[in-house]
Amino acid sequence: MSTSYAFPRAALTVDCVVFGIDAEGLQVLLVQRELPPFRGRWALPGGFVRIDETLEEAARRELEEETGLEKVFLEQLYTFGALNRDPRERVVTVAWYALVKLSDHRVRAATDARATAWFRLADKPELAFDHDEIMRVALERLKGKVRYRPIGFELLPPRFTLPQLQHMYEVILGHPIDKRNFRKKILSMDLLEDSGELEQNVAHRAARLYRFDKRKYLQLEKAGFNFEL
Amino acid sequence: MSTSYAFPRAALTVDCVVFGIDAEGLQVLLVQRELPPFRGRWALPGGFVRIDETLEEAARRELEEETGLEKVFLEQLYTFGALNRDPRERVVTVAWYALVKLSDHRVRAATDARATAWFRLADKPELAFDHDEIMRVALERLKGKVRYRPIGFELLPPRFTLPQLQHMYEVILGHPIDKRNFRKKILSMDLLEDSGELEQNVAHRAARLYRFDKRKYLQLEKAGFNFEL
DNA sequence: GCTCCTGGTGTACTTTTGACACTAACATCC
DNA sequence: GGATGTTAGTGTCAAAAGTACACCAGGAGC
Repeated sequence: MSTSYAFPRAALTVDCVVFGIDAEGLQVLLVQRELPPFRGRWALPGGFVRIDETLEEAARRELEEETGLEKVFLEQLYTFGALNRDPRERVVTVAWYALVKLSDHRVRAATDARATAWFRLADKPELAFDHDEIMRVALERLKGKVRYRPIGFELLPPRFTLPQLQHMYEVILGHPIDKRNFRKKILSMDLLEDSGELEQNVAHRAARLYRFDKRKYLQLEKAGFNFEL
Repeated sequence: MSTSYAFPRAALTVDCVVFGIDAEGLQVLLVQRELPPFRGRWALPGGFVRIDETLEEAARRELEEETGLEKVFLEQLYTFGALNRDPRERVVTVAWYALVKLSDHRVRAATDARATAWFRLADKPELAFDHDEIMRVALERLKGKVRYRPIGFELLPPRFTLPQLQHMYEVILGHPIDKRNFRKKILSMDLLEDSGELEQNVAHRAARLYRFDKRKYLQLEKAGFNFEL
């Protein structure tokens, strides 16, 4: 089966930059390529957009197929269309970035025999295609967006402590934050709900566990509230 | 001549939301479609991406061909890929937004017999395809971006007065701004250069003409300066 | 029960924001 | 040429937000 067109057409793909966070800092999920070009090199999870699925559907499908991730936070990043970004032919890719709770998706067994792994940003190998460039743009976007939209919660488990939350901001923004000022600010936004419970199994004073109150967030957002940190 | 592929491929297009500003407010440049579908309806300037041009090249080429605009400020907006956004076949479009100095491009004669016209946002007719949606997203982006990046200067002539500048912000942001606070803030950013000259031919006190100092802007941007208004 | 470690709290100072009203300059009309 | 109309241009004060900073609390492990 094949299809022909009056003019040659670029192939259309999606690629996803998947961020996670843990005590070591930001991590990114990569897959190892099984086929040329760049066979054996690490790359962003992604693949061809089918004719009967939307771009977001394609991104979610590829994420699920290649990494097992489902129902993650996903936003469109940018579309990359340099002429020679793929050595085989003209390929335009719509890039997305995803934020996942690392706790949930720790080290997934590679069910389809595809190697997938989390890399600390500093340890990340050189990627296939222009994926290093895509990652750079994704990181920049994440840094920019986290400051004025509470999307960082997508990286944390459903219940988290204020020190964890602060640590996340410090890791993403790349600078330390004053503990007292941070708590004052974040609590004053009224987005956090105290679960009434404490951290378990820590060798020091246990921290309170909070939940992100998405309902309140949506209300406040509608009212034009400013979430700048 | 035709080309065939193992799998059907989406067609790839670019579309541009071109903003201009004058005393009446924000305007958008539209072209009238000559062919079905949506024959006779107004639409965003745009067209197919050729196999040997980048996405930005395609956007600039289409802008030039359809509206005569060259060398405008142009940034990628978002990529739209809903399944039925074009009734003929699957078409994915990479949307861009452009800011132009209306003074330079007032009412261009339609050289290629294509009707092009500026519309005030309020008077805009219902557009072809999903172009109303694209415009909505573009306007939102413009509102967001103008607050923390000095891109609004792209809408003004090379030399402009502070009242003109303030008017531009008021029109885009949709609310009035205090004159004294606005001047204090914008002058303190040190982005404006006093040309030493005054407005001409006005029936009242003439305002000083300023220039946007792009060199200084690039320096400050590199230094991580915050341009929030 | 002492030590180690991290969680949790308040205040004083500085900077930024926001509200607000009058004079200056020029053109036009009488 | 003087009065009128219209927009440009200017400073201060009060409130709010941001920033710097140091100690006690609670639990685990020895």
